[in-house]
Amino acid sequence: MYIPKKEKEKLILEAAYRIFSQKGFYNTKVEEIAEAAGVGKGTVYEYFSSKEEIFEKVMQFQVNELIRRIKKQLDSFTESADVEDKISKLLDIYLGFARKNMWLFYALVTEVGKLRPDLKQWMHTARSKIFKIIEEVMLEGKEKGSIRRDLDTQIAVPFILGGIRVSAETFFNMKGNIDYKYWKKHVLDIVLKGMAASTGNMPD
Amino acid sequence: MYIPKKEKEKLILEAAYRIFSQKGFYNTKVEEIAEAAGVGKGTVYEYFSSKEEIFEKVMQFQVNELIRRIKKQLDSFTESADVEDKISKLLDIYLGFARKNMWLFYALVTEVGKLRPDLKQWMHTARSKIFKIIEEVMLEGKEKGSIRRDLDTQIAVPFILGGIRVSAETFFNMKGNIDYKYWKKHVLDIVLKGMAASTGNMPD
Amino acid sequence: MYIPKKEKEKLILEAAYRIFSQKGFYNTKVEEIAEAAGVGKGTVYEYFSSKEEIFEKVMQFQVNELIRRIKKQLDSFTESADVEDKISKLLDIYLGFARKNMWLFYALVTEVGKLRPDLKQWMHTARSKIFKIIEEVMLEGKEKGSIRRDLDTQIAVPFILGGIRVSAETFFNMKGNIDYKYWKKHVLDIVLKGMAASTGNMPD
Amino acid sequence: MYIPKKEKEKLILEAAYRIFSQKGFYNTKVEEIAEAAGVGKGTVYEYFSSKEEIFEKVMQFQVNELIRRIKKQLDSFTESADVEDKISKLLDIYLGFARKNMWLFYALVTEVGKLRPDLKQWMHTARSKIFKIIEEVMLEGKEKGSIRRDLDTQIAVPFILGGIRVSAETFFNMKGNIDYKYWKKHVLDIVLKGMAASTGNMPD
DNA sequence: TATGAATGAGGTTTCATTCAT
DNA sequence: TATGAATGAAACCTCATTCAT
Repeated sequence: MYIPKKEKEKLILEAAYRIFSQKGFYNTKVEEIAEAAGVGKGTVYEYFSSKEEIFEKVMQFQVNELIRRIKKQLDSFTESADVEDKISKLLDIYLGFARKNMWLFYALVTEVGKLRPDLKQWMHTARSKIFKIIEEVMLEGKEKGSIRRDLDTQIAVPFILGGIRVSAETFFNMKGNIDYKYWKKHVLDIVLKGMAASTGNMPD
Repeated sequence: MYIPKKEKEKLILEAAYRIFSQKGFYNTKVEEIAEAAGVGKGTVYEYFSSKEEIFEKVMQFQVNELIRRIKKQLDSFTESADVEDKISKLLDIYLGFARKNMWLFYALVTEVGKLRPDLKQWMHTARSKIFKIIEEVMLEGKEKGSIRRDLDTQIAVPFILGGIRVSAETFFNMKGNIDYKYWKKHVLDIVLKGMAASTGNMPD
Repeated sequence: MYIPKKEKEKLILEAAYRIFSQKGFYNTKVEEIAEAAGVGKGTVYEYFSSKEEIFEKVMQFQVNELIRRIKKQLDSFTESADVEDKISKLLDIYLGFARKNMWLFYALVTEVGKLRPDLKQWMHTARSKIFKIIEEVMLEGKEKGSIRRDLDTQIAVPFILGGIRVSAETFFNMKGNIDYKYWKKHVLDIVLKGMAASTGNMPD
Repeated sequence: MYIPKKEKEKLILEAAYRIFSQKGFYNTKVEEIAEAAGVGKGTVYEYFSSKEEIFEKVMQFQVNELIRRIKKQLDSFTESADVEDKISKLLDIYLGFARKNMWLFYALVTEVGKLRPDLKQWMHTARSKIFKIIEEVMLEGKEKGSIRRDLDTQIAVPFILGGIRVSAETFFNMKGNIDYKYWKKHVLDIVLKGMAASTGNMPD
């Protein structure tokens, strides 16, 4: 059975992704990746020069995929679409990503010291890109009047993304069978309305 | 110079904490811990049976410390203290913890599969404990009327804690020199009032 | 472009020779040889059964070439040619060979344990052949009276060849820009007259 | 059985020396060295950071040993000692070294490209040192009138050392049972008197 | 009790050789 | 015949843990 070159690289990356997700970087052996990809150990090294490189490529692929999905989603909205709707959709996408890639976020934290400097730079850029896209939506909301004028979006964006990530992690990992719609409705409520009762925050 | 047994154990744990924080679990060598603690490599094994055990003890100590601090802080409030004030103080404490213990969160994710089951249980319990304490404050807020009645605190607590952690990480790591007061004011605003303009949310 | 079989084999051998010369046996990868020869890695194995076989063939070719050149040179002399002249020319040839094939001498030493026994035998024979040819010249010198009668040619031949090899290596590697004529004149002086002053060595 | 630290390092170096001598650098496995030294594989790495470092240390030790022996020998001569006698003794020492360290000479040739630059420098210096010492003897001979005035010692020294090395290698390896005294007498004859018959070389 | 030298299982990586196309 | 992708044995090296002192 012949498998084209590009195809096999993808096969290995997908296998690596699965195992990294389950076990993290250090507990994943290259041999396991090979096995899961259905190739020999040596073959892995035909496509990647080291375990670290596999890790980097997997990471880059996932992050690019996230950006692609977010952009695609935003493109599908009409000009007049509701900002809250947009945010709601973005949360869906981000959540899906975050739940699958918990390991990646944390790997970045602990690995960051050993990563090649250009990868560090790449990550920084990617992160900024994502934040920027979401910030854009919020700024649009500010203009349209649905988002508070005095909101510092540079604080708000990571706050919300982080909140979603952790809340979801807790909620779904711990209870497992919770109602997603219920969870999202409440999260959106917090995000938009906050926790306080009748804050009566008026436009400045 | 004689050093009592308990003292030396603490010395090792503190050293381990410092190194784990900087390098993560896998990039920390037992020898480094010993060195940083000023004891011999063999001595470490007089006090702990394995590197994993050191990790567990460090983790437990940190988490217990967090709980202790939170409780202490709450105890210091008078009966009539403002809920927003309480939350504000809790955020301070949690933030301090989160910024120092990023690696711990990660380790939990990747290590969790290899950890002794009772430790997993312990972690779960500790987490619940922290959430419960903070939930308590929110429930108090609900009763006093400063927190929305329809807030699902089980969703809100991890959301907020996660938001704080990530927002802070982004903000301080990336900009470094940002004004903490400014950051906290805005975070509290988001937490309490949400992002939406004039939500005018009325008590049910 | 069609390349006849024999031609391609030669292409590979020449490439192998170049790379072996530069990097030695162990630091040369079969892939490099293939690349340098302009053929595919698999193709190399169509012509040779192993890396060792390539090595053997290269070695045999070089040694045969050396013998061929020496013989050709000697054949070009007239009957009455001066022995010292002959020796001088042989030194030129041997030096050229030695400087290019340092690696080969080494490989022989370290590889000898792993070489096929018949190759070992072959090497022994080839070596003897070279020695014999040069010995012949010396014996001719003895008869003609220009070489000492009591010279043990079996000792002298390797001595001189070794001396040339190492002296040249030192001289040219280290100083690089030395005058070849000067060097040879002095070497010939040592070879013929020795180091001693006015030894006045008389025929026994 | 306790073995002091320095002792064990020596044990490993000696074992490494034996195996390198027999098999060369590349065919020697670290595990073999460990085994031959009677220690565990990991122990080797307690004393040396890599196989290359072992090689370097072995080489340095041998070369230093050679220098030490030569110096010691020369120191033992009286002021009025015969130059020919000195040379004769030096040949003994050098020969003993060369026969045992064939692999080392050649390893230097092929390895030289991969060696750490400071080692290369070290080798260069060591080589010069040895040459210088022997040159010294020859210069002394020139002054005393027993060595030709027009001898270029910079050419002669490597020539003679190389000649000895290779001649001995051939002679003893191939015939094995040859008479050492006989061999040396003839070598000295070549070195001092040259091959030519009654050259009658007069001082210029 | 305290130590650090010794250990070897276990991991990563290389590369000669095979084999399907 | 020619190729180069695939392979896995074999080598190097690390480091948690043991153990003799």
